[in-house]
Amino acid sequence: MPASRFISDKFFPERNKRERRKEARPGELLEAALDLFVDKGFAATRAEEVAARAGVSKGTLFLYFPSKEELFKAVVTENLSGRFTEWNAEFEAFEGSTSDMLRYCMRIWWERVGSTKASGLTKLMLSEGRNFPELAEFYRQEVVRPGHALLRRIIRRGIDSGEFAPVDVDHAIYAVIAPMIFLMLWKHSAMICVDGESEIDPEKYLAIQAETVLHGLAMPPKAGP
Amino acid sequence: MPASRFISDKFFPERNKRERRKEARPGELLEAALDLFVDKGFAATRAEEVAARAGVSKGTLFLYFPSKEELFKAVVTENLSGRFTEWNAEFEAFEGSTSDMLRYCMRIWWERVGSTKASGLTKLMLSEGRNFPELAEFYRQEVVRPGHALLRRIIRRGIDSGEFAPVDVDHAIYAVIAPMIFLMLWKHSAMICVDGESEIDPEKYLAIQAETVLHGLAMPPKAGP
Amino acid sequence: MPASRFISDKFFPERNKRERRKEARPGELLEAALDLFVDKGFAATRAEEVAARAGVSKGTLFLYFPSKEELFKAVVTENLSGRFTEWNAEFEAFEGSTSDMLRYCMRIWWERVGSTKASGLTKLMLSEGRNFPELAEFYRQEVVRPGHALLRRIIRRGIDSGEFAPVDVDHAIYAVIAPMIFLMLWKHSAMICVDGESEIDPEKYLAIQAETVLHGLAMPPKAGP
Amino acid sequence: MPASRFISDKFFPERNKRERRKEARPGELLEAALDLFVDKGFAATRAEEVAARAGVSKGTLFLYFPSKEELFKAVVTENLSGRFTEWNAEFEAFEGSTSDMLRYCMRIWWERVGSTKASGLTKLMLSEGRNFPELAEFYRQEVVRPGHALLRRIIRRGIDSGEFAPVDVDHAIYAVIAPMIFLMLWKHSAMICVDGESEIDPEKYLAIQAETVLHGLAMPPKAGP
DNA sequence: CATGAATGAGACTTCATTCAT
DNA sequence: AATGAATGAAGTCTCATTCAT
Repeated sequence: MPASRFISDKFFPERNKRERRKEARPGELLEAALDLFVDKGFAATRAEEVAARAGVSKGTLFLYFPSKEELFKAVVTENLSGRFTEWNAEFEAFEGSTSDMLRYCMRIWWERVGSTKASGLTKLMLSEGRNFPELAEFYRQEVVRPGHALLRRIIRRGIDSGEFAPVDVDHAIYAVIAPMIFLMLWKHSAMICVDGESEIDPEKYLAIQAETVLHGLAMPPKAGP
Repeated sequence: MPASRFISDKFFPERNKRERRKEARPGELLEAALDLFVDKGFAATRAEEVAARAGVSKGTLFLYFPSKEELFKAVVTENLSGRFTEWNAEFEAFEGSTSDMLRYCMRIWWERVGSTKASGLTKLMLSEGRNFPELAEFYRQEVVRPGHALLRRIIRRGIDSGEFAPVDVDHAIYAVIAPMIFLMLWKHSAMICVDGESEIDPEKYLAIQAETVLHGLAMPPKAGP
Repeated sequence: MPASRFISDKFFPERNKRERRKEARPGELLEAALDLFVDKGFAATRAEEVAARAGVSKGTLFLYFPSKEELFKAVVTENLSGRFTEWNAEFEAFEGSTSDMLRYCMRIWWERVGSTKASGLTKLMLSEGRNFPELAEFYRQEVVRPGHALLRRIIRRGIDSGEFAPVDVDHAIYAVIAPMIFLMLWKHSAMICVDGESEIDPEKYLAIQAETVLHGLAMPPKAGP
Repeated sequence: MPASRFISDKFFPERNKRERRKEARPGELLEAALDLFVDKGFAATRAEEVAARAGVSKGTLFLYFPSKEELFKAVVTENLSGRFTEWNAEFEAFEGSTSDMLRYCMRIWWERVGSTKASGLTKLMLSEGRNFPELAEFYRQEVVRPGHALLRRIIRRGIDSGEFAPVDVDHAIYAVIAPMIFLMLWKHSAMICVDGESEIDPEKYLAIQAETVLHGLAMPPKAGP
């Protein structure tokens, strides 16, 4: 990069606006799309609105993403599926009891997904999956399946180490997932809350649920869900 | 039923059939609407399809319900809000411990709502509520508020009787609701389930969750939601 | 049909307008579509324009024909493919020399197709076929193939009866078709004509071409177009 | 070519390559445009595709040709109208009978135009002319008019020399043109051909048609077009 | 000169709702 | 009361053309 670049940057700070924008566009569009998809759902989000929020015209959106469906897939990849490699590695490297691992898992999930806009994507797929089979299939492959696989490995680790009872692994997965899904809905649906009812403290809620699940998974007596 | 009805039955059986159908119309439409709303969501359900399933023409639907939104409200009233008077009475008359009352409450909810198509309406509102504010408000007033009120009275009964610890009532409500909501989603979303994973047994799942909640509400030590 | 119908027809002649229109609609739309397709081509004809010319709105067109392509197919069926059964029967029943049959065939083709708007459909497919493969395939199946089959049978009849030389039948078909295609283009393309050049007399032109072809098909000396 | 060119060739070979490409640009674009126009038609050919095939960017295309229409005109000039001066000269210098001249004319047309991509332009104008009146007018002026003029002079030469009967010259022109147009359509439309029908031999077809036309033009009895 | 990001008019199609019959 | 033909706003996507870099 020549020095002249910096010079012109100084005197004509707008000079590379277009150039910079070009690289930033997909990201800006993905963020706008995430916001709107989460807010209004897939079908109810108009392509033009996404473009407008990203500060571009209708046409520009289709310059980067060939269709609304592909835009959605890109949003999912960007915000959810792209992270599984990182998480898998993290849990591969985890040292400590599987109970701690599960507690950590649920806490970290809330931190990195549940509490963010990304969790709205899951709510969206729960709602509209049936109307957009291709998106549903994509989401299942890219998010649900890896997620379940990760949890399954954790549960199995606990069983193999003798820490957990030899429960039905799939049932255990649902027991872990259920409170997470509830939290997402609670976060993304004004529906559940009424009037001036007091708020949920998600971290605390999850912590309690974690203990409940672990109680059900505990070795000695009888096994849970 | 007036005597004239029987007379017409005898002498004008043809005329009467029509009459009966006429009176049955709204009910048939409501049932068709419930099916389709639950299956495809509110926005994605086409008015014509509802009419077709009820065996009438598009125009007839709008003869009985002035708009798709009013149709939806009628479906909600018919299937959910209309039942609260009955439930309130039932719990008013309940004799026994509040723990049993809560267990009974969750079990009976599954029997009468959770396991039926009606539960799809809740899922629907969770998903599409934001796009149809008027429907959301209606649902909140007609279903969420009475439901929360009922639960609140149960929890308070337990606290007042010294059976439950003096917990935050609203938090306790969420603890009860959460597994119900999860079950509804599990029932109405292919999304959550993957491949050949084993099924959940809803009754068992609810029973376990009930015990967990009751454990959290128990008197002695200290309680969390 | 009750007498009251006629009475109301007298006093309220507009009464059955809607009813009558309902039955006439498809036909009116097909005619409007034929006009516009022939005039502007398939791609350049806007659905709304077809509707407007038929005196209805955009939506109404799609009430009768699910897509622009299906509309086009219906136009082809109505104006071309539907007629082959009639023509086949006519030639089955033809008595006389095959030479006369061929002369008659070309003359009748001009009368019933070539000189009508329907011939514009052929011109259209020649132009746009490549851009709309499904339409092209449909047209080939429904028009080109039956047309060639009919001609092939005529030529073969002549050969079998010893009236024609045993020429290559397919070549002969092209020799018959060529002037017809030229006439269609001449009719539908302002392109070919220039300034004040005198007009072609299609009937005469075809008659001469028919003799030329028959000369080429004649038995004795050497054969083939 | 100025001497400076050679100097730059030696000392700035890099710079020169660019220069050469620069000069070649329009030609490359015209060739790409010819290919695509002939293949897909005028309306269906996208400007970006032309640019891509020529190895330049969309912007560059509009640098050389102010619009798609102007590009098309340039293609026509390059491939058709530009050649008439050469042809006129050739026929001016022709020595021999007018019959031979006409035979030669049709043969040479096939060699130099009919069998090349350029003939696709005629088919294109026949098809899309009506949708692009300015192009149609241009084509008429630049191609049709000179072409007809050339043929008219040939026919007239034959009549003046007593070789041909005093037929209607314009009719005679159509008789000559018709088989040429048919051949172009046959070459550029999959439409006309069906299944495995045997091919046409264009040279032979034209030769036969030439004799037919000449027969019609012959002096003695009475003539038709 | 060359690029390619950006635009926006315009095309097809859907569907809640109206209304003449 | 019942019908179903008709409407038209709205949504997705395309592509010739422009212009900052």
